[in-house]
Amino acid sequence: MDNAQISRVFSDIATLLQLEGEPIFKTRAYSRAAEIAANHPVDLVSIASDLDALKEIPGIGNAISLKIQELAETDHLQFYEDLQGRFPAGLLTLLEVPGIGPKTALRASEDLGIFSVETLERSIEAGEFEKLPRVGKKNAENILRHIRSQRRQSDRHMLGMALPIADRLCETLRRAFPSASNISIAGSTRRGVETVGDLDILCTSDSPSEITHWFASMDEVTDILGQGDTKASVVLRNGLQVDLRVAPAESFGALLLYFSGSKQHGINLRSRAQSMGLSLNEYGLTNVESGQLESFLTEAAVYERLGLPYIPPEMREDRGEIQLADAGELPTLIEVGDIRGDLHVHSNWSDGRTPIEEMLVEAQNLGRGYIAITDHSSGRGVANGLSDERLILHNEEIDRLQAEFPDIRILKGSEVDIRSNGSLDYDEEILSTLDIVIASVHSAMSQERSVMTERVLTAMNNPHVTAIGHLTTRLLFDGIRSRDPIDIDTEVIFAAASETGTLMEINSSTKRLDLKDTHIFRARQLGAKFLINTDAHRPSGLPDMRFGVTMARRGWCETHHVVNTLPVDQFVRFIETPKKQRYALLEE
DNA sequence: GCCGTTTTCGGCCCGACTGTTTTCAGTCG
Repeated sequence: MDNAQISRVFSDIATLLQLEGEPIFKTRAYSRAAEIAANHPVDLVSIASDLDALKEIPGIGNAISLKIQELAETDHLQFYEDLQGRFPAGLLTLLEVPGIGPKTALRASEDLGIFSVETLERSIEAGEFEKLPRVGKKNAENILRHIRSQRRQSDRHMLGMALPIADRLCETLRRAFPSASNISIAGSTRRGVETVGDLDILCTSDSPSEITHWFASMDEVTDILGQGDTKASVVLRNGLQVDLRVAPAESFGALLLYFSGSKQHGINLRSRAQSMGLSLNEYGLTNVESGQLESFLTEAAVYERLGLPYIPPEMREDRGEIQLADAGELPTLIEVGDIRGDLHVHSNWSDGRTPIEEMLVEAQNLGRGYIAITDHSSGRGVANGLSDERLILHNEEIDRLQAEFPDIRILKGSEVDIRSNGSLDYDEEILSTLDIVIASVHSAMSQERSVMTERVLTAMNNPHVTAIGHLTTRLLFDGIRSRDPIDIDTEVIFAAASETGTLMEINSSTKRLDLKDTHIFRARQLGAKFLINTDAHRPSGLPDMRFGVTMARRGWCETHHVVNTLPVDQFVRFIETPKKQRYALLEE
C-alpha cells in the first residue's frame, strides 16, 4: 500500500460520500486527504504506527489518521468497503468521464442500470441517456465525444512534451494579437508538475471575446469544449486540452495567481484573505464590508497585500509553503543559471548519437564550465557499453579533447551498471582512472524491495561511486510506453547518502525526471546532496537541464543542496576529496 | 471531517460556462 493507493481510497470515499448526500465539507476533507497523501514526501505506511505523527500533517485529523492506520496494517478499510457495498460496482468509473458528475452518474445507474462506460456509450447511442433530467441531447453528445476521445489517448502528458507546445501557442497568440499583453503559461505546467492534464494560457486584453473566438478557431483545434467571452477550452490535434483565459490588464496579478494553482494553495490563500475581511478571486481582492475591489498588476502585489512574500509557483503545492512564507523563512530556490556543470552525458562511444566534440560545443554554448562524459559500462551490451580496453581509449580521447577545448573542464566518467548483486561492471583499478562514476540500475529491475535496497547500498558504499543515477528507473508515459519505478526503500537510501558521501542524481531527461519532486523533498530533509544532470544522448538534450532544476525547485532545493552549482575549481576539489569527507567539505 | 491571534463549536473558496430551464443545477477548474 503506497501513498498513491491510499490517495485513491480517500478520493473514492470523497466521491461516494458525496453520492450519499453527506455534507460537502466532509467530502472535501476526504478529497484534501487524497491530495495530501498523493504528494506526501514520506511513505504514510512507514509512519502509520505513530498516530500523532499522522495527525501532525495539516488536513489529516483523527478520523483519517485511523483510516490510514487500518490501511497500513491490514491493506483494507472496512469503512471503504462498506461504502462501496452500498453502490453498484462500476459507478466510480462513470465519474471518470468528463461531463459526468455525481448527480448524473447516480441517476444513470439507478434509472437506466448503467454501471460502465460501455453501457453508458450504448445508452447514449440508443437515445436513452439524454432523457434523464437536466441532461438533454447536447450534453449526451458531448459526453459521447469525451468517451471516444479519451479512448484515443492517455489523460496526462509529460511536462517535457507539454511545455514546448505551450510556449509555441503563446508565441502564436503574441503574433496574432500584438495588442494582447501578459501572455503567460499558468496551471500545473507553470508549477512544473511532471505530467500535466491540460494547458492553461492567460493573457490580458481590452477585447477578450475577439481572442477567445480566434483561439477556438485555430487550425489545430479539433474540438471546442467551451467558449465564452473571457474563456475558451479546446482540444488540439495532438490530444492536448488547452484552456485560454482573458482578462483586463489591471487584474493580471490575481488572474495569474488564481490560474497557477495548485487548487489547495489557492484555497489556503482565499481562507487567509477571508480572515483579513477580504475575498480573493481571479479579478482581485474585494473588501467584504465595502464591496471595494482592489486590483493587482503582479502576483507579488497580491501576496504582499496578504502579508506574504512572493511564493514561487513550484512551491505552491500545499506543503506548508504559506506558513513558511508567513514566518519569512522561504528558501531561495535554485535557478537554472546556477548550474555550472553537467556530470552525466553520453556520446557515440556508447549509445549517444554524436561525437564527444559536438556535446562539448553545445555545453559551452550553454555556459557550462565542466562536463563529465559518462558513456555506458560493458554490462550494457545493447547500449554499446565500453569494455575495459575501450574505456582506457575513451580516457585518452578526453585528454586529447581537453587540449582542444581549454575553456571547459572535461571529466573522465562512466555510467556504470550496478549489477544484480550490487557489484559494479568495472574493477577498482579501472574505476580509479575515472573522475566521475554514476552508478545506475539498468537490469533485474523487479527484485524485491530488500534485495534492491541492499544492492544500491552496496554501490553507495563503493568509494569510487560519485552518485547514484536515476534511482528509481521509472519512465513516464511518452505516448507509447512507460515503466514503473523499482521497489526500493528510499528512506534508507536517502539517509545513506550523507553517511557514505554519495550524491543523489536528479536526472533531467524529460521521460525520466528521476528523482521525482517528492523524493527530492524527502532526500533533502534527510541531508542528501544532489547532482542535477541531463543524461543527454545528443546535443539537443543538454538544455533539458531546466527540467531537472524545476524538479529540484519543487523539492525546495537551494544552490547549496546541489553540488554542480559549485565553480569548477571547487567542484574538482570536491571530487578529489576522499568520499567520506565530501559532505563535510560542503558545510564549510 | 478538520481546525483555532474570533472560536473545542461553528465555521469551512470562488466563479465561468453549458444546457435545461424560466431562475438555476450540474460540472469543471
